[in-house]
Amino acid sequence: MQAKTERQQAMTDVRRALVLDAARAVFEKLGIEGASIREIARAAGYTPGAIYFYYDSKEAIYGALLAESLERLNDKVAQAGTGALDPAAQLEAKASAWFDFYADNPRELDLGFYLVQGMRPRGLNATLNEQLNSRLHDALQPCEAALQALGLTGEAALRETTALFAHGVGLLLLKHTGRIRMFGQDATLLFDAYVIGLLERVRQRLI
Amino acid sequence: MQAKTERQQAMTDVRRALVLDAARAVFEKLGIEGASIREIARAAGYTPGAIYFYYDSKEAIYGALLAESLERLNDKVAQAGTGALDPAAQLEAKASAWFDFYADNPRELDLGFYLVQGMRPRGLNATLNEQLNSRLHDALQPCEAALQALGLTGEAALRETTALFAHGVGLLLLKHTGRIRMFGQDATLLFDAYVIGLLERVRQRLI
Amino acid sequence: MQAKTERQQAMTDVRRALVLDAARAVFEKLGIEGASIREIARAAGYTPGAIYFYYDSKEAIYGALLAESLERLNDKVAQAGTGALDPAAQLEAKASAWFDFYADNPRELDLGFYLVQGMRPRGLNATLNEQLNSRLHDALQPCEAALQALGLTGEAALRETTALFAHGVGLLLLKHTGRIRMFGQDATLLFDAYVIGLLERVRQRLI
Amino acid sequence: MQAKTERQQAMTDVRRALVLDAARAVFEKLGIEGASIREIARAAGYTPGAIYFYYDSKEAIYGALLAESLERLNDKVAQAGTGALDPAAQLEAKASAWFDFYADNPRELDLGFYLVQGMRPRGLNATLNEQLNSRLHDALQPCEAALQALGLTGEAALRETTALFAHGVGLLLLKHTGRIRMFGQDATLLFDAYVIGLLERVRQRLI
DNA sequence: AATGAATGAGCCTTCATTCAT
DNA sequence: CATGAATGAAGGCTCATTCAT
Repeated sequence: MQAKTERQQAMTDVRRALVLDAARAVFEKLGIEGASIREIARAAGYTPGAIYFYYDSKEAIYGALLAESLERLNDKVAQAGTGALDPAAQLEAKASAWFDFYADNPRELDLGFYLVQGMRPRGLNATLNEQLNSRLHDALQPCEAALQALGLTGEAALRETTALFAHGVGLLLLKHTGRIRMFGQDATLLFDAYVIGLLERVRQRLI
Repeated sequence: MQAKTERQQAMTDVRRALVLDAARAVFEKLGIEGASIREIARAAGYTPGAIYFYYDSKEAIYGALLAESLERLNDKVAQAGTGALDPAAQLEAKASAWFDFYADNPRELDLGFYLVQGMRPRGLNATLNEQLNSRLHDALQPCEAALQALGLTGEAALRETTALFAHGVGLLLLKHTGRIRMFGQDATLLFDAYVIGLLERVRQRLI
Repeated sequence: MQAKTERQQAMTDVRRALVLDAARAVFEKLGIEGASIREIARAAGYTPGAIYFYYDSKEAIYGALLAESLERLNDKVAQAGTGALDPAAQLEAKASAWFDFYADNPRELDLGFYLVQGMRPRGLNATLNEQLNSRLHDALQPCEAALQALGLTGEAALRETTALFAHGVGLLLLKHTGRIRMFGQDATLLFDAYVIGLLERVRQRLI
Repeated sequence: MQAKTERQQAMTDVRRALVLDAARAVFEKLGIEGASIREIARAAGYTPGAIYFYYDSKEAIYGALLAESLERLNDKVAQAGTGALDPAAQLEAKASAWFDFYADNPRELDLGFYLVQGMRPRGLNATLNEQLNSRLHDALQPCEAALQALGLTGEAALRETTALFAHGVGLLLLKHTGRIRMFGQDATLLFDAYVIGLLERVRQRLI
């Protein structure tokens, strides 16, 4: 029994990523209900049993999927508004970045918020949960920083970031569940309006 | 063929309600994934087959649950702010009514928004879906009316109601998924602040 | 508790017949698989429990249905060829009568031959079974008599009647299962040809 | 992904055959109504779920059972009368072969003719159905060929084969349902007599 | 590293039947 | 005479997971 060579480890990582890709594809196509281990294995070109070599359980896959989704979100946010100099433009760019990320990929929102009941309590242990929370926070940090740069106290910036986040999430939910049609409104327009209103209030020292 | 006496009908209704109560209890305790017919029957003190005497399918139960939840929501909203005379107080009372309803009963939000993927398309036929949408709209109508009474155009009132709704829903989601703790914020406080801010903007003719 | 008046008994009989009519209708429309007590009750305008007042079990209904079917068969056979004087014409008329009866009502054949596995052993007790056998024999008796009138011994007539019956049944089965299409043949034509051939053999003293 | 070794494939096939054997045994003992997946699994020493590893559905098992039955029938027919030189002896041998096959295995007849209503339309897709029809035809082809060899036109041979088949099937049905006892006749004797009569008619150019 | 085989628990639903009222 | 209520058993099928090979 020899230790695993670097090369072997690298191969394992590649295959693990392949399984995750398959899981994401299945998840996107069939939703959480259709995303069985069978289906994921099929998409990955494996038999169901093989999946357990890479992930301990279905929920571990879910956790990894979520973690990876948050990385991509952070990438998107990091890339956004790099050219913008003033904080206001920064805020708009960063906020739009995460909003659009979820607007374009509804399933990632499901993932990101544990919307799926059955998944909530199990599987995601406290440590992982905190890591994920932290990465989500990271994605919002640029907005918070921009608000501080615009003159808000740390406390106020955090509060407004939370509210901004909630507003976006609410709109996304209304959008994805089709409820927003009931009001004849458009989620993106409303989100942009909220950001503009927020900047206006900041400018007028109302916050 | 004898006609069903009123008394018999009443008892049937009671039992049907009992099944629905059991379903709600199971749903609250186990989430939608654990809410099997078996479990609902067990909670109601029945064998699984008996459930079908009262509801045609699992999804019919889901629909009834949702319908009933919306009725209670509307009741709450109708009762709120009955003493308030000015529209601003009306808005605050009505908005708080529905927000608190969901803040107090997390699972009703799941129910109300079809957060559960698997349930979305099936079972809820178009007619029922429209009815439910309509009842949800009813619960928000008082807010919309109050905004109009405060001077907003119909269009603006609708837009702001949508935004208000989204804001609340977002906060509720953050609250129920525990994500709001990450920000060290309180959902209810933030919601109240949003309502106050909204009234302020209305007063200043910013909308 | 008074004895049942004649009138009451008559009413009961009428209702029992009504249930049987419903059963036949259901049986014809849905086949043996769909013919549940529920469905029969629905067709009869009763609740399932009421059925058991008239029949002890589902299989009792089946037995009654079969008995009644055989009565109708015998009626048809009795009416056939009443004008025919010579035995040959008699044979043709009587044989066609029962063949056509089943050709026109495929389900009665199922009924008549216990084609349905699940029903075979239970329900039909020996006495009833013998009665039914006897009535079936009755329907064939005219053919047997005609053959004897044509000069066959009792033994030969019985043998030929059996063969005739088997031939018809086989053709009916091929017809009802669609297998006859495979041969591009027509069941009725073949049956008629068989009868003619039989008469020919009788005439030529080949039997 | 390693390829399945021949040995592994062979073992899988053996187990699949084992399941089919179990299914046949259950089918023979309990009839089609009692032939549940649970029961088949029990007979095969499996849990119900395991059955689905070998067959996609209950009806797939039914189809396989039928296909295999027809193969055995064809084997029997192919082996019969190999020593016989003249067409008349061929006809007798081949006809007896298939008649005896079903006389000895009543349930195979049920299977072969879709006697069971519930099974007819579903599961057996058109392609399979045609294959099965074709194999059934194959079993009768030698009889048809013998008749042609005896001088019948193609058309007449087909007609007589159909009639022969129907006659046999009818007798088998009378035998298996016990109805033939009512006439005090023996199915095999009658069948043989029919074949002899057929040959006689052919010889005398009556057909 | 991966397969093929299998488990056991669970899913929703249907059914014939019983029985108090 | 008939209902409404309920049972208990069974139906086909799917699933996450385990494990010898």
